Amino acid sequence: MALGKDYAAQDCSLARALEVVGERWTLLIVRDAMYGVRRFSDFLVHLDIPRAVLSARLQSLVEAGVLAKDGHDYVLTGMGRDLWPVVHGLARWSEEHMSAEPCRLFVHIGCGARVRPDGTCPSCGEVVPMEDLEIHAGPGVRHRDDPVSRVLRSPHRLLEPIRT
Amino acid sequence: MALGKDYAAQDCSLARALEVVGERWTLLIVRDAMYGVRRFSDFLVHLDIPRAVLSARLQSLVEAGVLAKDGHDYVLTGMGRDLWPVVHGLARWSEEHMSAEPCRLFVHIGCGARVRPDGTCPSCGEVVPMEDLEIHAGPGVRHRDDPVSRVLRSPHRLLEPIRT
DNA sequence: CGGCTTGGTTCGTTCAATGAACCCCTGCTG
DNA sequence: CAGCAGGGGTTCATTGAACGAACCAAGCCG
Repeated sequence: MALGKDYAAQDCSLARALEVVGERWTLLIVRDAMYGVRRFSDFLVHLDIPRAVLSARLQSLVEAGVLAKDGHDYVLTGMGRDLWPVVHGLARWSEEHMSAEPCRLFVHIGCGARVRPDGTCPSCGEVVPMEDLEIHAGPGVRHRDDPVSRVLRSPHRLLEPIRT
Repeated sequence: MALGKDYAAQDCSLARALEVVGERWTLLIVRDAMYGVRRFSDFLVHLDIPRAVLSARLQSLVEAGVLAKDGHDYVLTGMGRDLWPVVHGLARWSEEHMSAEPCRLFVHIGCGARVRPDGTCPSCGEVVPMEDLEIHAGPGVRHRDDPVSRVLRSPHRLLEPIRT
């Protein structure tokens, strides 16, 4: 994000986090990676972002250690996966406070219950690791017509690579 | 944040959340409000942000319902307070993954224990509401020398208005 | 009434985002 | 093997946002 040129605001862990994931598009890229997107062209078509910006963001995420480059795939690292509570929390926050229908539901595989905003399962009570979550289209989903959006509308596990 | 002019990326609650709190500075303003900052001039001196930008951000946060204007004070609404898990989660995420000493510790009043990254108290096990948290200076704190930073270094409850 | 503080707005400059065009490598395909 | 298509980018001119210094206005304070 480059908070000014200097790092005056860095008297705070939050500011350091925002240096990495606080820029425009960055958290949406991370979210797509959680949904299983891995290829440059898939991010491109799904996010509708300028190529130059996508390239820059992917590079800085790799540098920061949030993504790792494996051939032509960008894969979430442990550090990146640990952003799940934040991404999920923000999404649920907007649903609760901006009277929006959820577009995606996250369901605990096995229990079959939608996880709560804090990431716990209302059925088993445990915090569900993202590997055990399945993504479903919610009532508020918009029908974008690119191949990636179409694939993301069918249920699949988080982190599982999509194939377009 | 204005994700493009259109809202193509809005097939997602996360994108809507970022429209409100995703712009540069915005989450830092919210964090300061959680620490008890309420006055324009206090945000200004603590964040070291251009006046015009601060003015614009405060206005858009009020419009969005995250802050409410009470005379010359900007106060967090319920919607704003509900961002606490996200703000705390992001801060802890950066501490864990960017080998940074915490600058601020959040301690459950009564239990006296530092809360875990997920917001639960290791002593009583409950999720601690932010009203019951006390902010302490951590080992990584930088000694900025504005009046607001000085006040924030002494322990006090979250949300409790600071007086400079 | 004059000056000081608080809470902003205005405006010229600088810097980053945008989007279209271009480039390079790989794998077909006629 | 020449040509061509597609994936994965980079380059570059244009636009819009951030910056920061200067200015404005309302409210106290002596």
